[in-house]
Amino acid sequence: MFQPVDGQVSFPRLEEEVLRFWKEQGIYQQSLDRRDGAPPFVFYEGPPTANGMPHPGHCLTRAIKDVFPRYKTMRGYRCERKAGWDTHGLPVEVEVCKELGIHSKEEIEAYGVEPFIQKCQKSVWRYMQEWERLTERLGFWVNLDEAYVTYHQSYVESVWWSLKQLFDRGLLYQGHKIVWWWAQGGTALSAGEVGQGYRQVADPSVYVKFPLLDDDGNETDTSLLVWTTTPWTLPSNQFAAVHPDIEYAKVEDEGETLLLAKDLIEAIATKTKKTLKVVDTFLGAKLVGRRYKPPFNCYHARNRTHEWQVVGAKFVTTESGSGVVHQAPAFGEVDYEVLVDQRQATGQDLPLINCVGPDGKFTDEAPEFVRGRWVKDCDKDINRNLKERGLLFHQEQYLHDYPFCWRAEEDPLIQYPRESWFIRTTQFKDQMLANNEAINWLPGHIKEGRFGKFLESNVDWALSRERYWGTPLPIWQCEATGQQEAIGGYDELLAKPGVAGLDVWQAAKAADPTLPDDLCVHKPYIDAVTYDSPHKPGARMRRIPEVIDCWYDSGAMPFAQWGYRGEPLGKPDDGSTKSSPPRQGEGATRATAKSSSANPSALGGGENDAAARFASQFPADFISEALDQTRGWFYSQLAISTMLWGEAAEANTHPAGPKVPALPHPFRNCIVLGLMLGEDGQKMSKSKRNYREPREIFDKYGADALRWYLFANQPPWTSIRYSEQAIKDSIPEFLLRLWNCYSFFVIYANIDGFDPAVETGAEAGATETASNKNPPPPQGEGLGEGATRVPATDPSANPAPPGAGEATPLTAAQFAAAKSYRPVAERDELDRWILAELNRTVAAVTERMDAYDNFGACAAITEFVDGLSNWWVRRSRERFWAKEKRATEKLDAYWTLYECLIETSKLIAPFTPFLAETFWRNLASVFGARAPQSVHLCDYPHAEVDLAAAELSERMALVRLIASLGLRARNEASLKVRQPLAKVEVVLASTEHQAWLEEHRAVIEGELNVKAVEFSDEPDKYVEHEVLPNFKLLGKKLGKLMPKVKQALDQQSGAELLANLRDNGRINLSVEGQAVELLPEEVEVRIKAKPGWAAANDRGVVVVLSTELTPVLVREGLARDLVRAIQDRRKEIGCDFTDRIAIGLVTDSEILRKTVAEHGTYVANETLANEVSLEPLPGAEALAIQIGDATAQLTIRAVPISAAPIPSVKP
RNA sequence: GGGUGUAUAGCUCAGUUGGUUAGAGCGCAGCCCUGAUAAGGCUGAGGUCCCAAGUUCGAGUCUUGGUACACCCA
Repeated sequence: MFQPVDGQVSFPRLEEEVLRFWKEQGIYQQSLDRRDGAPPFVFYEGPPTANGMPHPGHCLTRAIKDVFPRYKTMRGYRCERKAGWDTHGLPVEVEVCKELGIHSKEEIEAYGVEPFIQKCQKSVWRYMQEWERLTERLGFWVNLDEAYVTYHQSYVESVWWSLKQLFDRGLLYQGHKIVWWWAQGGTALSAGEVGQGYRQVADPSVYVKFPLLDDDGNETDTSLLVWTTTPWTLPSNQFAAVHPDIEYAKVEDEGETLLLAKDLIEAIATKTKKTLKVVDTFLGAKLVGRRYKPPFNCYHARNRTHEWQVVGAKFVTTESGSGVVHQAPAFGEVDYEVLVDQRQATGQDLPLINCVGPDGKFTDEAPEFVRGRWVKDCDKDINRNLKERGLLFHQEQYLHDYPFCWRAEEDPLIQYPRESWFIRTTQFKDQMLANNEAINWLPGHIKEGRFGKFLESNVDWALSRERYWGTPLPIWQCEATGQQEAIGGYDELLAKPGVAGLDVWQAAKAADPTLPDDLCVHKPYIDAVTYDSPHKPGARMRRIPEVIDCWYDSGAMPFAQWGYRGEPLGKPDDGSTKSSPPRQGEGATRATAKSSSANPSALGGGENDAAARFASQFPADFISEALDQTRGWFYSQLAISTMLWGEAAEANTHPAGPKVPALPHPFRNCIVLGLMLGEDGQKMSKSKRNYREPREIFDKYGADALRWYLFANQPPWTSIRYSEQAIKDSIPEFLLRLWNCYSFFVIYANIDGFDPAVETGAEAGATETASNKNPPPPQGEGLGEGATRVPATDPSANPAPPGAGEATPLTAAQFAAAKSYRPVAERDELDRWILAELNRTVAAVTERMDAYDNFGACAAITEFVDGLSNWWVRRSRERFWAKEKRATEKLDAYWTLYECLIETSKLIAPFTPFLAETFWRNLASVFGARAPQSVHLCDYPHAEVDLAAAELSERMALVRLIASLGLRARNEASLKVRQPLAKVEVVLASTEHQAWLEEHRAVIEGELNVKAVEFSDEPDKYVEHEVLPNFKLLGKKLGKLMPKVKQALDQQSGAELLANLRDNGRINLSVEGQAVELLPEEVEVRIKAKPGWAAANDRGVVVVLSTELTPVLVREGLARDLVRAIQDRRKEIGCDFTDRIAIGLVTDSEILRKTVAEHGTYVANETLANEVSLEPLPGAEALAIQIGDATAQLTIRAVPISAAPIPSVKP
């Protein structure tokens, strides 16, 4: 007996039950355990930050991250899913600042770095519960308990180790970086923050004269006309840029000679109301190298020959300005590039000219009249000064977008150079490109497109951040000599001679024992640690103050998640091979709820574990994040991995360390998700309320509805607009349709007592020695290097015999033990068809999923469920209603449907894991402990290749087409389906399947409610033929003649052409005097119903109805109308499916009385009536009904079971 | 300013190596079916496949140039 199915299904409620079941039974862990020793399928979790609320976009990411690991697990792989959290970075600091009501770095320092850091550490978990709840509720199976956390000590140390590799190989260096600088707050802003603060402002736009110098350094009477919108940068001028390929002109104006881009003369002349007379034109290249006198002389010295000259630059345009651009490399990234280029070109270490301090005020190097003043306030004075000296040619207002600090709206940002640490990634450009080449990107255009282009324009990675809450850059510097070294771990630091400063941390810990030990490797504690300099006696080594870009943290996760630090790969179980002293803080109780990522219990402790786990989980087979991670996590991972283990890297790992496999690494397949937009097509935003909280979606529609919407509605990489309606729609479109099939089965199986366990002689509880360990069925593709390979065995090919004590995934082979289970070949065509469809679907789904195409897989499943629900169940209902419980056809139907549902629940398990589990738990429960307790502990269905199936599929599609056409014809002729018709005639353009169709006409007869289906032997009576060219074949053969041939075919009658084809085996045409011969395969014959018949046609099929109604047919129709009316009434009075009734029908209509007399038994059978009387039933409420043209009074009463079971008719 | 993508029915989206009747779901209108049905079937209305040029016998599909939108970078 199956658990009865509730008529009113609530998916959210069922899902909550399933969640409880998973948790209580540890199903996720079991699903891993049963793949012990199986080849790994490696998944990396891109760490989200938990200090923001999750929204539906995150559901997409997490759903995609779930479906493939689930699928691969069912396919026989072991897929560990270690969760991770990204915890460092500016957003965390900002959150804390908000909480404290402070802004600037000064204020943070005043508040105290130590308490600030402690607050950051706590703040990281602010929305943790929401994230965990979302993760769990969505059904994302991931190991949250052992999540890696980027601020944990083991993680930080692993990052340090990697940085030390880079440092020791000379790949870390210090340089300048031009940043958007908030001078008042003393900090650089990230791109995201800058983007938030753009406002339209009017700034001065000035045209300044730079007099050219002659070879002796004397001023000439010709000046460059230079344009800038930031006059305050003029004192720091270093170059003037022109485009070498643009045409420039020498113009005269009131005795002055100016140089500017030719295309801009007119615009400037109009603006200034001057007449500029062109005296010469030439390419910009001619100007390159000319020296000029800068507008201020604060740096100008005669012996400097490399500054204050014209340089060529491709970024110069003639869209605005003068075509000659002022260059102050300190205050513009592009300008800075010019300086770098000049340094390279001259081989000189040209200084960076900068007379502005980090506070945004002019320094003493600046002209006296601006010293000590905020630069933006000086624009006017500078202009006035230039004017006084006759250097200002023109001045105007310029409207443009300019960034302001998003925290202090009145503060404009300035571009400013900062000392910064860089990683020499440019040196690895080719290797990164080679690595990229080997990655399977989905969609494919990412490889050559966004990601490839990004790699090609690679610049060195600006690694350092002048902030507080981040992984400290592990570089210590000699206070005397400035010499530096990198430290690869806390223990390494502690082992340094004369180490001191540990007391700061110890004091903090003593004061607050709940402080997580992980903080000891963070600021300010780590900054306090110093040691003896090896470079100068008595000097100390002190850490440099910077922390690192948190993208480096996340990019290091392939090894840092295991705390890997290049240890040798020892024997997994031998804890004695520890080669280094135990790490500080290892094994200490963590103060946070989350344990440190170093998990001693997992593999027995010891340094080998990290190496072993890294080795077995590198590289990833699969990762996925949204498009915005291209330059984020996708790049940081690829860059770090390439630098550490790229082909040519002198990998500084231990010689006995894990061998890193060939490219690509660290990931092989990557689905790049589109961004999810809000309901209004805008970015999702809390304030706009253009989306719903995930929690509400789960409560209202359920996680499966959301998941199915995400998987089945579009390829994952298209940007999708959040649509609540579409989520809602996935319920009736898919979940409910499938649910109805399931519910149908359960209702009738319970009525008839069909129990597959009893049938196979394996009742529930017969054996209790079940173990869920199954040998894995690897297919051998995509295995990680160094993975333990196990012999390829497929459990479904070798099922354990029923009753053998081993739990078997329920498969056809197992069902075959039942006496009532007939070989598929002996069953009805309909059953063979749906099982063939099932098989075909399994093949399609596995093929698609192996290609990481969830969308295609879902399409195949949808089609199957449609066939099952709207064709198989529909056409099989009569078999379920048969009175004989053990009828062969009925048992066939049960077995067929049961098998379909069991396999479907396995098939959908990765996609809609809750629904699948609900089905499974009820359908498989009759086997008790002999079946896996969860569908997620099953192997994925395995497709059998069957050539006959394709043909059957094609034929059944034809049957469905004929039925559909018949219904269309009925509709047009206003002949409702309940009215039986004598016959339909079917005309087929191709007789290929006709014989088969004739054998299986019963399905059509049933569906169309006709007495006979005939395949017309005189098609000309009903149809006309049309002969069309096969363009694909003929296009090549005929070329330009093609349209003429089509015309010729159009003009001739189809019948003639067909006769031609029949008699000669070909069609002969004459086109433009040329003889053209068309072979049968080169034409397509289409048929169309002739007018005047109740007929419909499509795709080579015409169905013609016989519309003649005899009194016999009419009465039969009335009987069906009567049944319908009675069934409705049964429902109304609340009869159960199996309740028997008595019927009284009172009517004056002769024809209706005759109908009851003739068809009373039929009516009684259909409606489970013991009697159909023409007298009113006493005590039953009468209902007036209309049957055809007749009216009647219907009375119905439920009768007790004990009443005579044999239906009788009393006229 | 540069790069990458997207543009197909009222809405959300498919559309294979170029092949001549461009599809699905939802929504709308009508009819039908129904003791698994919150379903389903049939029909109808609804299309400048963003625009223009080109290649081709043939273009939603390929090429070029535009336009609009999104994202990334500047």
